[in-house]
Amino acid sequence: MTSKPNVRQPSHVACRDCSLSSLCLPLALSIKDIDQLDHIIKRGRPLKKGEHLFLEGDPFTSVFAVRSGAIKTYTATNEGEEQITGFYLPSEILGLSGMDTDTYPVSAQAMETTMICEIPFEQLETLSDQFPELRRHLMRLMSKRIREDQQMMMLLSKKNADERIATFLINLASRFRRRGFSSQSFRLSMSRNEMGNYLGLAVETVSRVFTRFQKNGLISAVGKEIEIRNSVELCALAGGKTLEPNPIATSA
Amino acid sequence: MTSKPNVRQPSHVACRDCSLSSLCLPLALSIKDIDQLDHIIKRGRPLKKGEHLFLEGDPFTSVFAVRSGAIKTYTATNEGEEQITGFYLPSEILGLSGMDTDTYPVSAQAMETTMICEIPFEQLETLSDQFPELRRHLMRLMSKRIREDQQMMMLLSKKNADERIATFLINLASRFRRRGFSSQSFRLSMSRNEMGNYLGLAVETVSRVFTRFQKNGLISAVGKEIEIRNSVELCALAGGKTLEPNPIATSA
DNA sequence: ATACGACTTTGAGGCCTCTCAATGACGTCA
DNA sequence: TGACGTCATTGAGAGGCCTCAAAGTCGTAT
Repeated sequence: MTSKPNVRQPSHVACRDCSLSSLCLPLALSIKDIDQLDHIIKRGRPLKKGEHLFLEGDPFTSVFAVRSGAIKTYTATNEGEEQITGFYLPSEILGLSGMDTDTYPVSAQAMETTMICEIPFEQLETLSDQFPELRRHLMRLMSKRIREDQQMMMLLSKKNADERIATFLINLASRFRRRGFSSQSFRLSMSRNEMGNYLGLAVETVSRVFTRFQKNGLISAVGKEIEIRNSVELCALAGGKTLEPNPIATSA
Repeated sequence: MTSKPNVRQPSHVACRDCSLSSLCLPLALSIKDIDQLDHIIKRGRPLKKGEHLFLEGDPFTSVFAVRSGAIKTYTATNEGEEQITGFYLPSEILGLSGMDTDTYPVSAQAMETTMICEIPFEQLETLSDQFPELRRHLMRLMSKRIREDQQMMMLLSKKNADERIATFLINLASRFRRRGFSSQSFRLSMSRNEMGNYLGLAVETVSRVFTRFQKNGLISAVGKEIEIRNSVELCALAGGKTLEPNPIATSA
């Protein structure tokens, strides 16, 4: 409701000055229109590891863009266990799946210290009325998410443990690369347990696959630090497409 | 491109006269606005079993509503096998996942004789500019689809064969009920093979689960005819929610 | 009506991944 | 810096589902 004046603190970079603007929502707007988006964005304090952005069942009010750090979304299974539904890196948008309900269907939690841009949905809709391009971008984001979820369903129903983890690593790598980071070596923000949870595998299986991948020279892993040593092989395992062509990113 | 005059043939029922209007796109429009939607809708000849509505890679031009019959969407895995991504019943909308690409990411094929309403997307977008409510409805459809896909991911990563099939049957039942049909007994439009493909199970497993369910008095199945004999148990297996509360439907 | 093909069912055996268990490494905080 | 808790690794065993194979059923077309 309150569109906070645009306080320029280190943590409060304006959209036009944000290094992620070409990946994030502003990409749908012209330079001069970006400021309008900028004014409705709320930039809260950084979330510490483990803090929640919203909880499953909270009233749906906003969508969020990750500015730095990493967020996971999860929901509770019938048995009360946690089921992770997505990982979100800087420039990626989350919260859109709550749009047709009054409440968020998942919880969102910081996996490390994380800065967030909050976009109140009501105002985003108003802005969408002015800028058809923004509206189309939002729909494209959701459409892309649907396709990505279907890729994920394919992974879960057809791929074995090796292929799942290869796919996961390649996907992460291209998302890092898209943000201008190395796709060869990066740091996982999630634990083996979280990775397994997301991929439908037991922790022990994840660990065993990592060990095997290292023995075969596909990757090198020291704790959460990952280095891809044979991207060709890894991509082949992941199922076809190489790391080279224009990378994939995730949103919504 | 051509908005065909509204020919009243048996197969060309106007939206306002369509029994599905309260479930389909028109639900976002007032009575008098429905006619505008009606005029952009193209109603082709019925598709025969096995005919394709569109193929993976075809240029994205329209979204589609199923009027009668049933459609499956599928994509090819890396090994060239078919992976079914969804089943669509009357009043349900498909094709939205192609929105952010130039081409459909899946193929759509009739599982039986099927009547389709085609909505050219460009004109739907124009109409969306006039009717914010229609626009919001489209976004809600996509948002709902995202949530449903996440349910599916949960099914694939956490549920065993019995639970998957129970979930699938309960889901189908509530979709039938929503359309005013019996949720106790209905006819499957898909083969055991297609069901298994969709659920990430081998045909033989599907068959064995069906046999077991019948032995336990959960269902009775003669070919594709299904009768749910113990919905309480079946719902429990599916994971909690009963069949009674307001049912779930699928779209996009 | 009959024959063919597609679909379904049932059985046997094997493999992949899970579960349980214990040890080892890491990171954090007093 | 040391101790604790969390996370990661490794091993052994079991179980669920897949694969392969064959027989049975259904639907359809000639």
